[in-house]
Amino acid sequence: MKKVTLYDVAKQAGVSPKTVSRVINNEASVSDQKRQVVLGVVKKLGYKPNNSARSLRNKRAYSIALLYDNLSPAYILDLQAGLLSVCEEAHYNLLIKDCNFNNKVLIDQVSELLENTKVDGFVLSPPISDNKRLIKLLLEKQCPFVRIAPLDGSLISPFVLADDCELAREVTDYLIGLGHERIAFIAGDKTHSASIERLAGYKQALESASISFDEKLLEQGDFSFESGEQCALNLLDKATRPSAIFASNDYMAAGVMKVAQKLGLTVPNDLSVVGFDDAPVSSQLWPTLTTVKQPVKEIAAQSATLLLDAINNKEAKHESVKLHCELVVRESTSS
Amino acid sequence: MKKVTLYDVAKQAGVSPKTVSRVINNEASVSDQKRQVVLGVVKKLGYKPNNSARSLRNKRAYSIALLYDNLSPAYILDLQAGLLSVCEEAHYNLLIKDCNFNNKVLIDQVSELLENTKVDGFVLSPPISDNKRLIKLLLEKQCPFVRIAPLDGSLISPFVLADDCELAREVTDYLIGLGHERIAFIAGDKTHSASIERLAGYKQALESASISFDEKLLEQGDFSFESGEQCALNLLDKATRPSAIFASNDYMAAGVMKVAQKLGLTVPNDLSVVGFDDAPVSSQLWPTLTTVKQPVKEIAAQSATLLLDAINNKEAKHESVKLHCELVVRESTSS
DNA sequence: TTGTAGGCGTTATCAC
DNA sequence: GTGATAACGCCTACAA
Repeated sequence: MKKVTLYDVAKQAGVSPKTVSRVINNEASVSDQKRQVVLGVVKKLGYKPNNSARSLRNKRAYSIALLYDNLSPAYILDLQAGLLSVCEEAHYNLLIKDCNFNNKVLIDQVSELLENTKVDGFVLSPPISDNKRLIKLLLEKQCPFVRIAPLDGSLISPFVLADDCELAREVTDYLIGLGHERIAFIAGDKTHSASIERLAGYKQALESASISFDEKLLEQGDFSFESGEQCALNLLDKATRPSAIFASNDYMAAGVMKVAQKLGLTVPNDLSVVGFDDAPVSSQLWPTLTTVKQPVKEIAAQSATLLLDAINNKEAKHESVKLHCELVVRESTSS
Repeated sequence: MKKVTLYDVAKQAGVSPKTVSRVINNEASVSDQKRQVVLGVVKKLGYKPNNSARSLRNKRAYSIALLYDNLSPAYILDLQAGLLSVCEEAHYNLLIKDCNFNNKVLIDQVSELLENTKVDGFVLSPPISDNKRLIKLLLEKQCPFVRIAPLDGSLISPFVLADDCELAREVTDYLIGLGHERIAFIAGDKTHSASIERLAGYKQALESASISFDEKLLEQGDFSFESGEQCALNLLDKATRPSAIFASNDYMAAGVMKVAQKLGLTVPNDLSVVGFDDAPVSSQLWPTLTTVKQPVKEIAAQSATLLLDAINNKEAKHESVKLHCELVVRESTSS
């Protein structure tokens, strides 16, 4: 099975290579008649443009890269799935860079990807979305990139986020609606915008309900299971313990559940617990966790779309997109 | 910042482009003296070979792809990490294909990757490691690939696996050592070799200990949490219930824990539970799960190494590599 | 609307 | 050991 080239198509179709090229790239100035002939031959010969040659000629890679450094595997895989759905459609490849281990060499690696034109653009997932050095580099090189859930909401690049604040408010309202008044909050890693937003939503709901914010009911975690345990210990050890704990993610909520059980508290009778993210663990615990489901795949798909737009139309204005989360009520909450 | 090419280096070094090329590619026939000069200039100018041009010329992509379709995000991310560690070293890119949703078009997509020389080889993770149509295609196209934990142990390609059978035996021995005699086993999805191997190890251990295998203590799951619940219900509902349940993975073990708790059984006092894989959930439950840790990153790294070998030396014999797992004793088991 | 010539950066061939 | 030349497959100038 020989490689079919533009020339083979041209010969068979009785036109010049350039005309074939024009047809392939959907350029305007080709007569409908020739276009049809060419398309026929393309199909017949099963012609596929050669990526390397295109890349070399156009200095484009037809690939984008996802940069991640996140403790939640399910979140990253959902991102990948969303990105892939768009990339496949557009015939782009998706490269990945796991920055968990080599943050120090991240800048070098990204430079290399760019200098060798191996990649046309980047998707930055939290917390890399706010990596100053990286962003500086990308802006300098004028390399298109999208940020997912950045802290910095300026339009230096397109970005996509979820309505964390609104949903945190909804969760808190829901708990208040169940009759809870002493609702504790476990904040997440401050380098993620989700942490800031979720805390803000919690506070807003309290205020709307005229419940004064109690500093003692706020604990600082870091999104890890262990930090959830520690914060829960701090909260539940007190004489006047909260009747509900809202953790900023499911891992920390799982930590809360563990501590509650160890202390002999029954969830949800003695303590209501809510998480965030709808991680696999939230339905693998007992009782199952009430949580919030982020539209991660859609976030990723939107990101890819915005990125490809930016790549293919450098003049395009940068947009931001906010997508809706959904409260998922399970068994860990009651009045 | 202009692109530095082979020609620039050649000019500065006072040699021909071909000589520079030889140095870059570590070919033999270059005098040490010129080699040093060239290397000096390469460094000074920060020359980096252009991937597209190389690809075009050599018909190689300098990329490999991971094909996955697996319910465990943490497992896939560990695979990615291991593959990336080797790829980065070798200056290869890692592409990914999520086959969860589009198994039907998998063959087409893989064909396209190959025909456009976008990829030089594939890593197949379970259960794709045994996808007959895919393997047929790859063999036909003579495209190098590695399989991770395949059912089919023939050397049609290199493959890498873990000593599942041995560790399942060790787990069972461990339970027997704790005094358990009625040890139930929940098998996993039969399309994964891990399921077969783990069951085999369980049976071997029983036999060694002269405990006769009881069909009623064997349940067929599919690696999902829900299947674990269902199997646990079947097992624990009986008058003569087992004193220990060994589930083939942690998700199913989590399902067992849930059912046990719902039935008012205390783990590990009334029931010992063991999982497999050391998934995140195993340390996020209470009590934490005794399980087996697979060296997933090493498995992936070995796979990448074998694949790159096969790519760069098509004559190389196919090897298989078996790596060791480790029993992780936590809180869910006792005598 | 269509075609020709040349080059993107690298490397294989084949002389020297 | 080293260097000129052509070619990989495509596309941008420029011409017609």
